[in-house]
Amino acid sequence: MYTFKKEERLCSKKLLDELFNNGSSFLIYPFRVVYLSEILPEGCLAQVVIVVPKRRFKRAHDRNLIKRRIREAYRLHKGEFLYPFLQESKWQILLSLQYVGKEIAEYKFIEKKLLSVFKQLNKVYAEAGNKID
RNA sequence: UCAACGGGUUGUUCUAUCGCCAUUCGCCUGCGAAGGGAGGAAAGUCCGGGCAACACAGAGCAUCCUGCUUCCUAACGGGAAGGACACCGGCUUAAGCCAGUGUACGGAAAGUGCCACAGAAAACAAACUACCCCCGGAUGGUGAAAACCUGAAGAGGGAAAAGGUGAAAACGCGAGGUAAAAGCUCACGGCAAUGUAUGGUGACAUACAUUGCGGUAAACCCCAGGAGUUGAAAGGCCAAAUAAGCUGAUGAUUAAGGGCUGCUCGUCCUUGGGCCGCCUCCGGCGGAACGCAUCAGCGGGUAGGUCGUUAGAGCCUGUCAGCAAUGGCAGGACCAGAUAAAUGAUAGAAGCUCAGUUUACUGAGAACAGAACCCGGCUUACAGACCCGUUAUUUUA
RNA sequence: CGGGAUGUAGCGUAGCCCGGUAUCGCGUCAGCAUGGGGUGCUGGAGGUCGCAGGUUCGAAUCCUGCCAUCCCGA
Repeated sequence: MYTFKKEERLCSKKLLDELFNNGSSFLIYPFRVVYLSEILPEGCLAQVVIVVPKRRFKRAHDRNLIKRRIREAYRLHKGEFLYPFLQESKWQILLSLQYVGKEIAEYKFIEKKLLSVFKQLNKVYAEAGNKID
């Protein structure tokens, strides 16, 4: 279950445009999260893109480090905190995790904050689900 | 021995769990196994190539780049060896010799420009102070007088030798020369150009002769050599798409219905016609428009796959040639290939550095930094370890 | 990945080609004017010219190498 294959990454340019034009967003430091509901291929609950801006981190090596830490945290915890409620409510979502911190954060810190991002998404979609019902 | 500086080499290792990327194999269509997965700078994009598309008779102009010599190289603005100059050090009584570092190092005797302030003057011209010559004769002195001596201001000319200045003052210094002067002449010396001789592949060196003497060409410029343009978003193939509409050009001449046919095109038959001009006017001829086809532009659609693309001017080992850069020969291995972009995370152990306790533990740290078509350089960043060189100190001989 | 431009007082700029004095406006400070403030007038302060080398007697300007910011190319 701890996988991170190509189907789980957001690569299509069209979907990306749609996400950033029409998606909703919230901020949990150090993440800016943009999300949008969309019909995706079978067996795929969420597609995610991880963004670390070049403007804040000049060196490619630093950007790589942050992206790897975020990706690892996402990979280890999505099965436990993200997928169950999506399966229940039959939503499929596009997700963008933008890193807006100014310094290179430790893995532990990123892990903690990512969990609260998942919690917030849970809350948002629980409310939306109720409205549809 | 311990510091500082410079250069070179290296750039922690292993295990477990969970993941990512491509390759090969197996079962047969998403799983398993195997072995592999960032750098010396992958960086800056400063040069040079390969490769690709387009352009191209030949020559010149403009623009840009390079600039001691020989060699290396696919090529270079790179490298090696050497020459010249400058700086610094050592030895020597000295001449000089040796070692190191640096140099955009063609031409200032083709021409033009510039050299602030200061200074007489920044290289033409002119002439401030002082100097000299020729006029000039104020004033003063001697004397009884004639006269003699003194010679200021001023006018004309000579000179660039002396002078404060300045980064730099007409090559330096001595002698002759002259009214005073001037490489004007001479001796010695410095730098440069040309010629001859000798040595060297050559830059150049040495000797002799002649000629010349401010700097600046990273000022314009002159000389010699070189440069076609655009870059993998190059380019090839496949799939999908190129609809409707608008504008322009060209071509044929039509429109409607029916037959042949599974459909389209095409062909045959029947019927019918508006506008303008001309003529021999119930008719005929010509033209434009509508409509049709093709092409181009706008608009609209698509924005995926695959090749290029990783076996190479490459790497490792040995050997030969060469002062060296480098090259030849022989043997060996196959060593990242992503594309919104893999190469990771966590835990533990060993080794290294630092700190604290103390002789074995605890805590902290481990640089610069991430391939994107591929090579050769250059430049810049870099903790620690090791090696080499220079300088200084101390000790011993 | 490939091109290009710009860094000058707190802010916005001129000067750079063709080297010697760093300019202007806003702001700021002091004075005058006003009962006081604004407006106005007068005067002043404030600069590693992005950084480091080189050429030159002398560099914001010329040359070389870095750093930062911005803009293009589907």
